[in-house]
Amino acid sequence: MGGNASGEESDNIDWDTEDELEIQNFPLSSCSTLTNPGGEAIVCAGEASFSASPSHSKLIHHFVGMGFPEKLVAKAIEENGEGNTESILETLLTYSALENSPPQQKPVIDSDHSSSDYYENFLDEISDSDSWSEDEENTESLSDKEKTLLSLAKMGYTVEEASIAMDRCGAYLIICPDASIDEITDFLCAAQMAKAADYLLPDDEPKPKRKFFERELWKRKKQRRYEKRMMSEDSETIRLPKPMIGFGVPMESSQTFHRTLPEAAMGPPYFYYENVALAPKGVWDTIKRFLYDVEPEFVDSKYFCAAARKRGYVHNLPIDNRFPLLPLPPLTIHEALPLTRKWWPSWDTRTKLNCLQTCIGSAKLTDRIRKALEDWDGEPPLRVQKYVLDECRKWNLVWVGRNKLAPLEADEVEMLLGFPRNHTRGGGISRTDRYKSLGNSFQIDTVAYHLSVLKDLYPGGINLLSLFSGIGGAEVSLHRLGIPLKTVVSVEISEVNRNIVRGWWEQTNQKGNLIDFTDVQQLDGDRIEQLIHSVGGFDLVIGGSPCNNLAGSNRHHRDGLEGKESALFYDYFRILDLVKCIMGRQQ
DNA sequence: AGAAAGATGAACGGTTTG
DNA sequence: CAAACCGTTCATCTTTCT
Repeated sequence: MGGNASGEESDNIDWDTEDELEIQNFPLSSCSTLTNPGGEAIVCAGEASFSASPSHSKLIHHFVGMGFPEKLVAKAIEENGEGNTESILETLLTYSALENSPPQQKPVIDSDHSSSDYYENFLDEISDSDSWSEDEENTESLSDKEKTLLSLAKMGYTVEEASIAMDRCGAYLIICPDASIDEITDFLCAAQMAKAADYLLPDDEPKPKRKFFERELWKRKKQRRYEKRMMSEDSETIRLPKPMIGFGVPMESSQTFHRTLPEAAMGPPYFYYENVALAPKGVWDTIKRFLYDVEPEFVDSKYFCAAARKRGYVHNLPIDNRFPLLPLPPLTIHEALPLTRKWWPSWDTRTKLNCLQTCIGSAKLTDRIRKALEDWDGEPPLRVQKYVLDECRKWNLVWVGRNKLAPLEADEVEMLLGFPRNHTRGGGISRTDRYKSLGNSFQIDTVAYHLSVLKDLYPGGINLLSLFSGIGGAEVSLHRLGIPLKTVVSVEISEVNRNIVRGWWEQTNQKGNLIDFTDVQQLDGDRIEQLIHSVGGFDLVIGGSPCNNLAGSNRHHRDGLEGKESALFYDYFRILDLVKCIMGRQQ
């Protein structure tokens, strides 16, 4: 905000006014319709907590979130009416200019997020370099620089990266503390690229580096202008295809698909991102926008195995000449679990299981159902059938005896997802953790089908950067495809999951090198650069970031992409973008 | 034995889509 | 309106540590 008054800075970098406005308007336009929470979320991370408010107060919160005092916002809305957000913004900007003070940014982290790891880590880190009281209410007194750092840290940039870029950004960020997180991320990437260029260029030539840096920044701004234009022309949100077969599945449809990738999306490296298809509105639009405007491929794994799994995949892989893993897994419940056939009543017409989740049905529930069924000798009345079937679908119950239902065993889940038997067994993992790890994983046959095109491209094997690896779905998929794994850099926060992958790595006699990290925050620019240099570049950057705050089963914190866990998507983007930037310069 | 940490069981709606 | 959904929280039981 207040960018119009910052002419003094234009001697360094040509911030043209058009871009200033478009960046301000971008989240605004999506917010004014109140249909795209993803857009506004980039600017104010705490927005989700206001989602229940009526539209008027939501509008107020939106502008307060942008940094304007609440009184001024109320006044501006009164003057302009609720409908015209653009003129409200203009009025607010006029107020700010008159007062000759930059708007106060709302603290990015609200009380709901005060316990998040980011928050605590970040506060730890800035307290090293600056005076900091432990009183949380003092967030209000953070300097603009600290607030911007906080925003960037929330997005997954390390404090070091953000701080370096901000130092280079200089006064611009002080004048515009909150208006343009987008712009700052552009700046960060340009800075990272310039840093990568530093790496290649001799040190005694400072001028070309600066030119390079400015050119990168300009390219980024141009891309965003393009994105803006596309959004305003075609503002309809992403729809899920029906049938959900993406760019094709093995058996179904002999139809051939074609697509042309945006320039910015093309590899190397290839990338592959996964998350739940049924996310809150706007989430996939945001993901698509960050991942170089690549159209997500929505696929239901029920076309690959006996269980449904509706997922979206954003990737820049070729889509011709895919092939499935062999042998083809059982496609129906009866084939997958033959022992249930004997007890399966004719009125239970399910042929596919629903999505395999992290929790299983309780014994109390199956017992209640059994008692309800025992009242009837032959077929129960429709009412009872409906009750039983609803519970069966909700909890993925299968018939294991007369009137007797049970949740799937962990090894059955393993099989359905395409993992080797006992993949998650042993190593001291508890039964509940096993279900949890499996429920959070890829479906191997589905992912392998998409990755199969890599086999011809990399006969000698690939270097893999695997983020949020979990129990190693990506690694197992590639291995089962017969694609050798040269070096795998894997990031996974759960110790039991890391142990599972390490165990599998040894069991399968991998020839390559497995390097694991605990936290994506460890992968900052320097570390990535060092890894790329020592490994010789990554061929594939793969990852499914946490879905906790996106998934429909979450009754408490379905906060969208800004939720505590799901915000790690921004780390996927950050790291992918770093890899692209660094590798792009080495070619 | 008692505390502390870990594992299990059970109950808990709402959003989105067609 | 139906149908589906990579989940969280709390109480209680179990195991491990001191």
